[in-house]
Amino acid sequence: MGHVATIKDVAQRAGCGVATVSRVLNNTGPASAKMRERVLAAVDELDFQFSEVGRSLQSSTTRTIGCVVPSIENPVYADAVQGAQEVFLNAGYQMLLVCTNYNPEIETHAIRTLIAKQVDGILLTVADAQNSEGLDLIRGRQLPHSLLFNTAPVGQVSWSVGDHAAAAMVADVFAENNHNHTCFLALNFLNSDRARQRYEGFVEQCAQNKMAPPALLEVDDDGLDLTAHLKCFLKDHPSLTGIFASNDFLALASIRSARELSIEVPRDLSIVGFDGIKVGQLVEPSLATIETVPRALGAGASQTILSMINGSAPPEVPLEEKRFSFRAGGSLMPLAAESEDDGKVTAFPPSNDPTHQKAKSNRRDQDEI
Amino acid sequence: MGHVATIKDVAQRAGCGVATVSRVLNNTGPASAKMRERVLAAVDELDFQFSEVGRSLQSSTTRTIGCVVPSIENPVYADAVQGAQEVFLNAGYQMLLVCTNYNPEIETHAIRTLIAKQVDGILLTVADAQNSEGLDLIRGRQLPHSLLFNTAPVGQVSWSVGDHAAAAMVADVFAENNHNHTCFLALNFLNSDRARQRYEGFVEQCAQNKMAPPALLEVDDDGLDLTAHLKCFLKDHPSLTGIFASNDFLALASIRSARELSIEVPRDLSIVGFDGIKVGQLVEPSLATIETVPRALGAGASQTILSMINGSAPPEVPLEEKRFSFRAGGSLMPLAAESEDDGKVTAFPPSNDPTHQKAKSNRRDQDEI
DNA sequence: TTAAAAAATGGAAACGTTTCCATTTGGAGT
DNA sequence: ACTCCAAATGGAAACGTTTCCATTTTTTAA
Repeated sequence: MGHVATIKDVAQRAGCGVATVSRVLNNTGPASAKMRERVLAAVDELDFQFSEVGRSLQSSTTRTIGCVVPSIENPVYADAVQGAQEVFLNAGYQMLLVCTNYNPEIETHAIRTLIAKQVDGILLTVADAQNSEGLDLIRGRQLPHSLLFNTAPVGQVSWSVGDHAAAAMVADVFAENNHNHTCFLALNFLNSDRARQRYEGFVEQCAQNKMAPPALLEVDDDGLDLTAHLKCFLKDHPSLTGIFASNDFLALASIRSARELSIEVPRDLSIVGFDGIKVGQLVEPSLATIETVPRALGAGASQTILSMINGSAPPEVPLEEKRFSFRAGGSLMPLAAESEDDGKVTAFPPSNDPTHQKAKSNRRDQDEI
Repeated sequence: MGHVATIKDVAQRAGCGVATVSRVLNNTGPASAKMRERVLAAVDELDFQFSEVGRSLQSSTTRTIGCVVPSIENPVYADAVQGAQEVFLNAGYQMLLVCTNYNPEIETHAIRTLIAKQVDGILLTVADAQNSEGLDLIRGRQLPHSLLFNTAPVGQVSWSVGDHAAAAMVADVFAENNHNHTCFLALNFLNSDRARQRYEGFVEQCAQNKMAPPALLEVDDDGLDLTAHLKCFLKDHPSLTGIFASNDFLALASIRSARELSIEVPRDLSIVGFDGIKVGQLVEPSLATIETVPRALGAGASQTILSMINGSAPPEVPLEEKRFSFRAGGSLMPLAAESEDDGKVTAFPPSNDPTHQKAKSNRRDQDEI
């Protein structure tokens, strides 16, 4: 039962040498019609299939790519991974997936194992691209690889969102809407260089726009008990009118918490998210957010790797304006320019037909979804 | 540059045979302290790491598991895959992931390749468990495997939600809340035996409860232009008071579309989803739904596979009541028993403190999230 | 018919491990 | 110093492929 047929079994059955079997099955080299037929028959009878392990040993290629991301519970990564997987599959590669849960030790260990398994390339989002043991290992072996979502170290490409610029765009949006007192809401600030980039970009652009320096509200656990945090925070910062959440889930959780505290969004508090997850458009109020293209980034990074493998020209990382855009939504409304920091209403965007809006422009296009 | 050190290089450098290197590095068999040191030094100098390909060939085990699911854009699958991946990683296995996009050809081809790569086991959600070429291949090779989310064929285990019973529970919930005229809203009905199971369970239990036979609203594309569909459908079925959506995204999209049509949820229309995705609790009205435990299912199925590999006792699939439960939410409200099918209000559940409610019971427990 | 050329075929090495088994080494006991 | 035994070590086979090269068979041309 346990025995699966090898090329030797096929050769024996067909009454020929293994070399012939290999040639016939791979269509490499000549073979008589008669022999061809016998081999094919033997294959059929024995239900033979090549062992990729044997092949890999001989060819030193595995047609396997490693993919290391923090988590696929986050739809941003899930979409990127799926995009990558599709590109790889179309090119005849399968993908080993490892989720690190933002744990650098798991990250390093996983990369080590991937190298040992002789993957042909690695697609990865590391905790800290400036200082990653795993990344060093990969570089040491000169293994084809591409970063994804990380801020690229010098001389490296990375298919990233452009967190710094995107966050700056949020600062601009707040400025245009007369929000001066804002805060940055983050989860897992320490484990993610993405969140830090966003924070920096936001802070810098707020300064540029002569807004008040944004406060930092950092929550630790993934539970959704934001309400207590928010209550406390709002007491300490009574002038706050806008929250920039470092991802859409946090933004939605904020809206919910605000509702529990009888704070009306956007009338009393405007909220902007990050990522542009699908549900953001389904909820009421719809979520103003930075829309990103995780799937395209995953696919692009994969193509970069494939091109490294087969020596073709690598695709260019698209310009930032192709990688993110501001998506207007009902969770953000302008504050009256003259009123300093109260919640007086100037215009009330009908929040059930969400609109797209370019930053630095107040034009609103109807955009049915 | 290109050359990576093999065990032979290490042996040469350490001035010993390859067998000795193997023994030292694997801690199998004796070795003198002196030799040990020399080998370790050589390993260090050459930056040696075993090739898993060579190892696999010799040991006929790859410490790799295949995982085949329709898509990880769906958070249900994403969570399950992540749960599985964690279990495998802890056991020293890595996971080859393939997303089939509900395409049986990709499914079959992927499974064939996984078998060729000699994975030690396969975790999979197939399009149709009764008739799957890939599944047959796996069975033919007697490869350790487990189904996930599929309805189990006879004599097979599957870590599934219990779609039939869960859908029946929704019918009960509608019945308890005096909704007689309901419909089942599905996407991709043809490609998923899960959706069909849910439909059947719902229809049967509606009959059991002497409710009107539920209408079927099937939408084709993934775009969220449910509004037109819904408008049309409601015109055809004016007595409709409840929608059972076959997943939470559809449910949320329905709520949005209803809002656009100036139909108030839940006053004019009650909506129940399926899956229990996280955001369902963040939105207003919160989503009444079947809560499932995809992560636990993925982990359980993985353990089943691991136990097949190492011959230990496999975990039992939990009872259905552990695999799903009804989660009450603001999108569902009771209809007055006496009124036939108008939207008269009897009780208005405060929808911003969502409550859990067991089916067949009206007890509501406070349950802060 | 024969020689030469072309086509078909098989043996064996190589890929990087582990492991069996035989051999060598070292040390203890006499 | 010698024997004996255990410990240490290395050679070689095996795992399943591909591919080089030599050999055999067939075809073609003279």
